[in-house]
Parts: sequence; structure tokens; C-alpha cells
Amino acid sequence: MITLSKISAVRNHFRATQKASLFHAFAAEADPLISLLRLLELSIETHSLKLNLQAHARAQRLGLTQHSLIAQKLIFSCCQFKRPIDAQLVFDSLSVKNAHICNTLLSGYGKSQLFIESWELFREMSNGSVLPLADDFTFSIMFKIVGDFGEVFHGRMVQGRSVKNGLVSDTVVGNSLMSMYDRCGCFDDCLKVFDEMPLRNVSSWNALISGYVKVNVENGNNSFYKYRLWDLVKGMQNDGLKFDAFTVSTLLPLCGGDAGVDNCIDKCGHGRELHSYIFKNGLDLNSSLDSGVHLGCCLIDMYSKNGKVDVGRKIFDRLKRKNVFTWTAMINGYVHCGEFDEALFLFREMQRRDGVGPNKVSLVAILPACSSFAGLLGGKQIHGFAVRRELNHELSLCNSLIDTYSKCGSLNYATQVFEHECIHKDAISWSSIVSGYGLHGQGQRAVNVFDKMLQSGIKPDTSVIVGVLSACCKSGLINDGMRIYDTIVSNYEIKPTVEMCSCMVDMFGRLGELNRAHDFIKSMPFEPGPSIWGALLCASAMHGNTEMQDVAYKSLIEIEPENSSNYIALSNLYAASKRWDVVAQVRKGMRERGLKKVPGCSWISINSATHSFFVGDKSHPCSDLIYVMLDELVSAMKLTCYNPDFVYLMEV
DNA sequence: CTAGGGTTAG
Repeated sequence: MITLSKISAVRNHFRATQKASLFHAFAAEADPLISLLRLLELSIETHSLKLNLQAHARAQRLGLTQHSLIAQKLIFSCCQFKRPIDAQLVFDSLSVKNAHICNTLLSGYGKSQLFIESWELFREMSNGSVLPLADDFTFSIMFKIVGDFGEVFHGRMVQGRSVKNGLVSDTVVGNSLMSMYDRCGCFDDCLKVFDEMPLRNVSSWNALISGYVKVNVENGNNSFYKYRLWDLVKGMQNDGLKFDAFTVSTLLPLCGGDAGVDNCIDKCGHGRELHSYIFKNGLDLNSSLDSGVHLGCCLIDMYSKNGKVDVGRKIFDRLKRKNVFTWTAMINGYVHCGEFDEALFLFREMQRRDGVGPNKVSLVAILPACSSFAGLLGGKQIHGFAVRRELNHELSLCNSLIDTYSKCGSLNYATQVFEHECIHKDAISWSSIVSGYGLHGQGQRAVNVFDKMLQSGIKPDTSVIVGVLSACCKSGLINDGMRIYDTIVSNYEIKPTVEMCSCMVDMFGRLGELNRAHDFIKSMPFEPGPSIWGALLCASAMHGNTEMQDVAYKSLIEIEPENSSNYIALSNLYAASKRWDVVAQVRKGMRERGLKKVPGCSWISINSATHSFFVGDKSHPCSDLIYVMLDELVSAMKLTCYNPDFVYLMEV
């Protein structure tokens, strides 16, 4: 029973004024039918389950559950509140069921991932004996459900039915059919539908473009795809259609950044063009639709990934509507650009100022910021937060935690997450823990875990192989390294990559097996690059083999004359062997090419404050004391007859 | 009541 006090409680519940008009309409309505309808709409808009249940009771009491409009709204709202069984009860009790009502329930089943139920309902609507015949809405909904489910086989059956019913030529049905094929990984079929469509709208082109981008990414892509993609975009404009928010958000992620050299349309150039397109064409970032917020996210992301996080921030600050996606995109932007302090600040602001709770993606995004400056504590806090939110078994979060913990120095925590929290492991999980062991010099453990992974039938990918090989290399496990290398090449038919080969060269080299390293280089299935020669160079210097050193050096400078690290490494190595003439020569060569070395940095966290240091840095307030202590330590080291090997300490 | 999208991990 709706009482006045309940109504005023509802009124107090509203924060937004736009809901008030609906409320007044409801309160002022004399006709019980209209009043009930308003109440139902109100419960849907305010996401109030309580109100909805009251509306439900009222409908029962007034005997209005058979009314088609009321019934439809009841079914819709039950589905909104994730109560598909209730929706089903309302549906079953109806003596007359129109197509609208059937479609509403069908869509509700889809939203609750009830594939079998939706398939059954669709089947009943197909023969048209008891339930009304499937219409254009039915097919759109069904294509979406099949797309979610991912079985193209079912999609083709639905399509066959829609051909029979003469509905494939409908634009919206065609668009959803295209999208279904996209999501089931059948781009060719998607293209075919597009070609055969009698009438296309912006969404048809969007579906085509986003399907094309997806194929592009999955196939590892090449420039052919890239040009074809631009043809599509031009084709759309030739058709007299303008980009909408969806088009722009599909294209933005391809503008530079992480998309990789081949996949990106070009550097930031097109990104800026798209940005100005947004403003010239009045696409509203503050629109009440989600598409506006989404556009903002994509822009922030695009600028951050192209190193212009400040531009991203300006866009972010101007957004009137921020949600967890926008906040996360901004935080991620700062993390991406290495501005961890600002990222952590925003992570707190998001919750403090906007009351937006982080989701699992936000946590994954902020974790790398913890793995450096904030130290172990930050990682543990995030972990604790995840446990409280019951997110700690999420795959991506576990993977990120494993990595963070091992980078913060806590192999124990990393192992615990890997073994106890990461229930479903993927290639990244294995790779993270293997690299963790490698990083901590526990080569044997890395090898054991890697072997265990192979035993459990998981196919190793490039990253985990590089991880285990580099672990072997650091721990001097030459036999394991060779065994693993041979296994993956012969048993798994994986083509060795540059990284894998560098590890092998490094491994032979460190143990002084320089000729073996050189022979390995000659046997590689591709031309040796800078990292290969760099590894050999380092090793030959380490073992004082000047002959091999010169071989490596010459090859290195030849193929990579612009990389300052080469010169620094070289200059340091010659300095170590006191060949000062060559040092001066190398440094001069660098200056002539205008190269500068980006300095490395170390840091330490004490009582939650982080102190960072560059080479020769005197900016720390306690700098004088620190250097005095350093001198004392060096003296102490010499006194104990420990002869530090500066070859290992040199800045490369 | 219908189609299309977002931020994340080695």
C-alpha cells in the first residue's frame, strides 16, 4: 500500500530534480491505471526495488496485472532488478501475450544470460502457434543474445528464420546481425550482410568499422588492413553519413599509443583531427547519454597514450559527468606516463570527492603506481580492498598483484596470490610468477613452475618463454635454458624471437662461453639486432675478451647509430679496461650526433615517504649526510678486502 | 522493448 509517508520518503530519496516531474505526475494522477504506470516508471528510473515491489502489489490488488502495458512494464522492471524468474511468473499468468511483451521478456532473459530460456521462447515465437510471431524487434534481440553467447551456429539458425519472415532487409535487424557476426569472430559474414543491405545508416558503418578493427587486431594486422580501414571511413563519408560518437570512439584507440606501429593509423595527428571533429560537429562530451562519457574516456586515453597526459587532464577536468570509467581512464593515463603520485592522488579523489568506488579495472590500473614509489604497503592496501570487495579472485587483478608483489620484493605474497587466490590461471598468471622468480634470482623455481605449466597442458607464449629463459640466464642455469629453448622450438613449433635469442646469448656470454654465444648468433633464424650484439658486447667486456668486444661493438654501432645507450655502455666498458682514448672517442661521437643519455633513478620508501635519487644527485635535503655515509660504506667495503666489481655496477 | 562502445594485467 502506498501511503503519503512512503511517497514523501520516495521524494526525499530523489537527488535529481528531473525525477520530480515524474513524481508529481504520479502523485497528482487520479486514474489508478495511469497512476500505477507512473509509479512503475518511477521505480525503474530511481532503481528502487522497494518501490517496484509496491507497484507490483498494487497491480495485483487493482487486478491490473492482465493489462498489457502494465504487464509489459512489470516484466521489464523485474528484469532490470535481475529477477527474471518473477518476470517469467508475470508472463506465464497472462492470458493474452502480445509481441511487445514477449520481446521484453526475451530481452530480459538475454540480460540475465539465460540462453536456454531465451532460445526456448524464441522457438515458440517462431512457429507462431501459441505465441505471436517473431517480429523485427525479436530478431534484433536474438542476434544480440547469440552475440553474447558466441555460438555463430545459433546465429545462422536465427538468420535463416529472419530470411523466411522477410525481415533481414530491415536496417536495425541487419545491424544487429552484423554485430552478431563480429562478436562471433566471423567478419566475412558481417561484410556480406553489409554488402547486401538495401539501406544503411551510421550504425551499419560503425558495426562494419568496429568489426574490421577487431579483425585487424586479432590478425596481428598489417599495413594492408590499415589502408582498407581508411577506405571504409572514406566510404562512409561518401555515403553522405557523418561520424557519430560511436564512430569516433571506435577510431580514437587506433591513433598512436599502445596500438603498435602497424595497428595505429598514425601518431597523434589523426587523434587531434578526431578531437576537433568532435567539437566542430557538436558531439557532446557532457551529453546525458553514455556515449558522451565514453567519448571523453577515449580522448583521455588517446592523449595519455601519446604522452600528452596534460591535454587528457584538461578534457577530464571539463567533463561535467564523471563515472568510474572516466576516473579510471585518467588514472591510467597518469600511470602510463609514469606520473604515479598524481595517479594515486586521483585514486583517492575519485572516492573522496565524487564518491565513485573503484572497480576491478581501477585497481588493476593503479597497481603499477604502487609497485614503484609507494612500495609494498600500497600494493597490500589495494589487495585488502579487493578482498573486502570480493574481487580478489579476478584474473586480471591476481595477475597484476603477482607482478606488483614481486616487483616490490615480496615473492612470498606473489606466490600466495598465484597459488591460493588465482583460481583460473592464464598465460599471464604463469608468466608473471615465472618472471617474479627470475627477478629474485630463483632460477630453479622459475624453471620448475614453467615445467609445471607445460605439464598442465598450457601452451607457452612468447612472454613466459622469455621470462623463464631470462631466469635461467640470471641464475646461470645453462642446461635448463638450452633444454627449454630446444623444447619450445621442436615440440611447440614456436619461432624464436629476438628476446629469446638475446637471453640465450646473454646466458652463454655470462658464463664466459663467448664462442658458443657467437655460434648461436650465427645459427639464429634471423638477422641479429642491437639487443643480440649488446648482449655479446656486455659479456665479452665482462670476461675481458677485447677481440669479441670489438666484433660486437662494430656490429652494434653499424645497425644502431642513434641509440645513446650503446655509446654509454661502450664508453663505460672501455673505461673499465682503462682504454681512455676510446672513451673520449665514443663520447665525442655521441655529442656529434646530439645524443644524451636519460639518467636512471633509484628510490627508497621510509615511513611512507619516498625518496628518489639520480646519478650524482645533490637535491635531497640530507644529501651531505648521505654522501658521507656512502664514503664510509665504500671505505668499510675496501677494509674487508671486498673488491667491488665495477663492471657490474656501471650504468648502462 | 531493438543494434554499436568505454578504463586493466606479463
